[in-house]
Amino acid sequence: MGRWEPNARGRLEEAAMNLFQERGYDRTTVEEIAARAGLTERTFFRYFADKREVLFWGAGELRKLIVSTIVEAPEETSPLDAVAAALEATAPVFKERREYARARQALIVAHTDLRERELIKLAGLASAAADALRGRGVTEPAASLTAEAGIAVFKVAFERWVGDPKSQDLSRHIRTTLDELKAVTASTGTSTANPRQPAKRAKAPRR
Amino acid sequence: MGRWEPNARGRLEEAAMNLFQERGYDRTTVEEIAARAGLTERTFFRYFADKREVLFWGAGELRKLIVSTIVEAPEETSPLDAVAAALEATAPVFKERREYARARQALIVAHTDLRERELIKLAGLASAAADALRGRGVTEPAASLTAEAGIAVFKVAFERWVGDPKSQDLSRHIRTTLDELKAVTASTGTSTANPRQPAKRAKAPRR
DNA sequence: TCCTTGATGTCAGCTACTGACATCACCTTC
DNA sequence: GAAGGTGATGTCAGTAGCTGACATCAAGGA
Repeated sequence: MGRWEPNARGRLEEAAMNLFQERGYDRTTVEEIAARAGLTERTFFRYFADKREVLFWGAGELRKLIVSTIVEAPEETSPLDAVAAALEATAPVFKERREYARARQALIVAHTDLRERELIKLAGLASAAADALRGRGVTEPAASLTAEAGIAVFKVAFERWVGDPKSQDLSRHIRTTLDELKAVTASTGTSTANPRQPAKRAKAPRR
Repeated sequence: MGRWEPNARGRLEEAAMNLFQERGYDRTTVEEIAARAGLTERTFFRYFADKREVLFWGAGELRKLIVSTIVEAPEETSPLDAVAAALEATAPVFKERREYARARQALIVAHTDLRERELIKLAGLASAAADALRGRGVTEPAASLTAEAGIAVFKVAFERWVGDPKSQDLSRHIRTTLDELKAVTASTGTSTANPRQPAKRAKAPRR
């Protein structure tokens, strides 16, 4: 556990996850995390901007993946389909670490602090996706709206994937959730006109 | 400035806003806010759970308004229309305090901390709206999706309202943004099938 | 007048986070 | 292979957000 052991970041990340699960997120101090990784508190903060960030480090990679998928989508692909493809492209990342993702999600839903951080990361993904769409010539506000709608789909789909005992693929959840969104937004007339029809209840695919 | 002046909460809120604008959010300490309101730091934390919360206190009222609007919507109203109506119902709240809303928004966009808090408040509104929809018999995942989509619309519409030099009504922005969302989600086939048509670019209403 | 109650103050303390500076392992260069 | 440079780490002191425990004070009722 000498001063120059390799992979300090990884050690910190692992120590943090272990401690969070053993004693809970807020009963774990940064000093303890660092100690378990054989480092000092000060060094922890050189790798992670704050205590929460140790759980959200991966977002940068997701962002790149999403942006590149949108950028490289065939020109004829509609904005919403491009975003959907980008979200689906992230599925393998989670599939490989399903148990980690599940444990992490359990921590997040239990702690408001962490939920805040997750939401701003998702918002960051939405904004990156909107940028990429604008790069394809999509104008505002369609770009932002499409990106935000995509993220809304992702949120719901991800929750269902995490809780899905059958472990269906995340991209399947994304596709069905997107279809649900389309159904929900298509079920009435223009909002500026009076709705002409009684609510058509969306058929929920079994949960 | 005696110990028992009335409206401690209001004084704290006002002192905070003033100081944030004078010297910036993070160069203002809670102690300073309390001092300007003629109180102590400890008392500040009895009214607000944390420093950020002083800017988000109103969310509880918004939540009630949104929920009651959804609950009281005519039975035939579609879920999305009910949510849209609920969002529009909040417009007067902001209209009365347009300048305050603008100043507050400027602070929020400039500080990541505050953006995080705003996002979790919006997520809270979405979840309350989803509850209300379920109370109307809407099943999952349609309820969550409709609520999330509504919040996405609100985010975009609110940004545009804040930046709109013509000061059009917020509810107008909400309606047009909702129409944009419908256009965006309607422009392609089902995501489970291959998109049959080249992207139909959404017509962006002049910005 | 006394007593209860609720709002406020005081104080001590923890923890997240930061700036400044020292130290150490390793690598290059002569 | 000694000297010096470089980047990662440690040390230390300090600030600010936030909390628990307890004291104090104003107001209203018995």
